[in-house]
Amino acid sequence: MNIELVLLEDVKNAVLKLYGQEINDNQIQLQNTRKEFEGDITLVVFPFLRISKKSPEKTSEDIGTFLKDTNKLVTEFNVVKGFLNLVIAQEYWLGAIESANSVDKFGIIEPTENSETVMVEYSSPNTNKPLHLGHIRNNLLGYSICRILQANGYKVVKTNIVNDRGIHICKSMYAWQKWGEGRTPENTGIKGDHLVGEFYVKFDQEYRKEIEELVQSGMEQKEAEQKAPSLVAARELLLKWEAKDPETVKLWQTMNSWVYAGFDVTYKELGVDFDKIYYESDTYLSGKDEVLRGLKEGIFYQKEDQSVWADLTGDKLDQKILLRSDGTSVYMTQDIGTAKKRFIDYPIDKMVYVVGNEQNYHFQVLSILLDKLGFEFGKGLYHFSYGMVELPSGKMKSREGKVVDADDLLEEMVNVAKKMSEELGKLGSLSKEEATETYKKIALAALKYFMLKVDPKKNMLFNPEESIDFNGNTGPFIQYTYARIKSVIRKANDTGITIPKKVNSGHILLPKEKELIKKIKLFPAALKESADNYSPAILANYCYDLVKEFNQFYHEHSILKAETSELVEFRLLLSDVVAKVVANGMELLGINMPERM
RNA sequence: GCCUUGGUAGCUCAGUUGGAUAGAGCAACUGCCUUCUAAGCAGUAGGUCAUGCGUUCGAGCCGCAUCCAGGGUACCA
Repeated sequence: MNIELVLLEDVKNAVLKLYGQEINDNQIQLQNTRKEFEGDITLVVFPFLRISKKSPEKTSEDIGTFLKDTNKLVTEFNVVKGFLNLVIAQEYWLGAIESANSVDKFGIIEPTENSETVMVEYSSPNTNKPLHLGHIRNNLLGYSICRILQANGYKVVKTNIVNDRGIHICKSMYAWQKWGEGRTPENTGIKGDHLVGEFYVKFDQEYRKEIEELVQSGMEQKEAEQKAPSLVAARELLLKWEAKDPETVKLWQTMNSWVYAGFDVTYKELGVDFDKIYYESDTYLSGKDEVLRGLKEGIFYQKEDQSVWADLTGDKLDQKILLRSDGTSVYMTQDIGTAKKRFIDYPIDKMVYVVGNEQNYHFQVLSILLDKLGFEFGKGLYHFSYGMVELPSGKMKSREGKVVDADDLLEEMVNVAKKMSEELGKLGSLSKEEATETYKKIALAALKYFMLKVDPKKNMLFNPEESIDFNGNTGPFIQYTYARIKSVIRKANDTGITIPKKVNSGHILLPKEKELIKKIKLFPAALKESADNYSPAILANYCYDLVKEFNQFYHEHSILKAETSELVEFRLLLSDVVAKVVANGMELLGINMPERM
């Protein structure tokens, strides 16, 4: 039973009986009473003044009296201006904590046979460079939104589209052919994705040099950009690849396999995974077919140079290229093919793309194109658009090597976590392996929470000079509180105290205890809101809020040394529920909780 | 130019469908480890919620205008 729902009906009744008018749910505003006032739940009565034709105070008084008379859970009320503060009976709060404790995963809804299927695409790397901080944000957001959707009862298919073909990988391939000198991950010891990335950077350096030279010899900048030998060579490779030239395909396979091996390591470290991986090389031809079908059906048009276009001016957008003049496909072409294949492979009710906001326009166009091509799912695509990770110097650029590398950062975080743990000297009782495991958990929590606590749609700043915090509103702080609760429970068990299933109905709640119960009760709502808004940040900040509240409680009142054994048991129960809720919440963010730290 | 997203404390960020005196953390300063884990707690200081007008009983939140910043804008992905 939820008190808000009951009160909702009661208030409707009250207004009907007192003033003879029916009102809608959305006119009723119930909120938690602010701490400085007495009461638990507050009804805002301003919206009823028009109906009551009385002063705010008088209206509040009327409704308050009515509620107190009809609902035995409403024990007292007081009025401050147009705010009606209701005091809810103790037994209600005691029941709430008991029921939160009685279920295994409080607030989490397991998917069933009939649940809707959501496919979430995230990560979507290019195979020409290693992952950087921007990709980390994508992966963490993608993974956790999958978990959050699942916890809200959706069937989720985690998917990844690997952009394994295209001009970008041809650039790395060309650079390797030209300057690679037969270097491989094996003979250099360099992680595969990093090695390939080096050639991508090399390409860009040489390409820029060539442009400069051409411009100095009198060519226009634009023309030079198109005619620089390196780019021409990369284009040729792309044509050869699309023509299935054996040598080119072989090189492509080899270099991609290096990258995949590297990505696997990074994904594993990050703790993300996928149910189904799509490769653009498998889907782009189908996309091309769709575009050609569209051309034949007159949905698209062809220019004299043979390039194929969509005219979207009717949708208040622009002209969009779908096939280059040399017949090769572009990003959009591939996405059409991939989308089609996915809807054949799975019974998808909702398709979510986790992709940066720089591609907002792309997804707007994709949606319209699919719709024009007659795919009914086109209009329903959802672009989960998130902001950039910026450095103090501005945007990250892989080509210029101006990035925070994912692997480097992870390693650095583990080192810092290790150093801090050793300084604090708390992991002495653990074996070396267990301690290392714990450093990793802490480091990952710091990184993940740092990325996820920020509203996804906003750009965020990362300053490499200042390493990510382990104190304050951070993952490790939340882990720490959890570990402390676990420690208390261990101590209790050692002395033979166990956590009860039921609470003593005569227990009188302290203000802090009640505050904790109220916060715990908010978990299901936070979880739902997190899913509805595609924002792990809501869940992250909820976890912090709850843990912060617990810490205050912990410092004001002892648990094991409480006055009576009943009180000890009650507080143990309360602490245990906090730990469980926080662990469940953090798990949905992909953050694991250590038993000790 | 057009489209789009943002602007909250020195810094990084929260801020429930519009609701009571706008909140955390970091940095600074002050206390608290003989007491269940001090990665903590309590406190001090720090705000024209970019600016102006409007809607409303009530605006950080809604509308309009302006300023600033990011992103996109026909053969990169």
